Amino acid sequence: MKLANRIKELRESQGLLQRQLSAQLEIDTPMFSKIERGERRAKREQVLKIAEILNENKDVLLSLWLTDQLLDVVNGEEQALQALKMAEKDIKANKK
Amino acid sequence: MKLANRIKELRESQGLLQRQLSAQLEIDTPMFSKIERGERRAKREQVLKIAEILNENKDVLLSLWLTDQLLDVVNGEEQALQALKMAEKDIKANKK
DNA sequence: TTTTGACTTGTCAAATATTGTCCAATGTAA
DNA sequence: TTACATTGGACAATATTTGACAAGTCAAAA
Repeated sequence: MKLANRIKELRESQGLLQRQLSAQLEIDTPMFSKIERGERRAKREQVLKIAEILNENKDVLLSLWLTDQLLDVVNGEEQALQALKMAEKDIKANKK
Repeated sequence: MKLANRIKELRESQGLLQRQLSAQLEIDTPMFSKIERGERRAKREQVLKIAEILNENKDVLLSLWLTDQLLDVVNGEEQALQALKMAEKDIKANKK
């Protein structure tokens, strides 16, 4: 599930308009529309605000947001899987 | 292993000077020095060229390069591991 | 100890990428 | 039609990245 899709789901399930979310995020509706369709990426700070407004767990949305970015980085690269695994290993090693 | 470190290893093992690599990459030595210390990021195209010059497998260097970027994305994020795993899943699912 | 050559540091400008605004278009329901 | 929600596209404002340049450190040779 992409962040964009989850945002749309949450917004619609709560009967909110793009216009209302946009206002709270202090961007205009076209911009929000683009974020909701994944055409533009939300900023970290906006993800947090969206989580608040839509009563969703911040960690959940942040994970989706990070995942989108990770996929962007490796998008179309032959070595995608390998790089992801190496990154994982690195994180695990340095977590201690 | 960071791309930067691997580049330095390869370069030194072959007795090449930064000046020589810089010339081939068409950047100046300070720039190359920064890349080699990981202070600046190489561009994809530069990674390929470096692989050629230093007789290293392109896939190997590209993997290191991608990994560096992945780590940058999740750096300092609580949800790093989870996001990496979700990205992995997504890639596996869409590979078929 | 001066000089030379390899490498590094810091600052700034150019190039690129991202984020946002605006206006116009499309869709949809009353 | 009219009104309102959403989308598309062009452009402006910002932010980030990339690179050039000048000056610095360091080590070894002279």
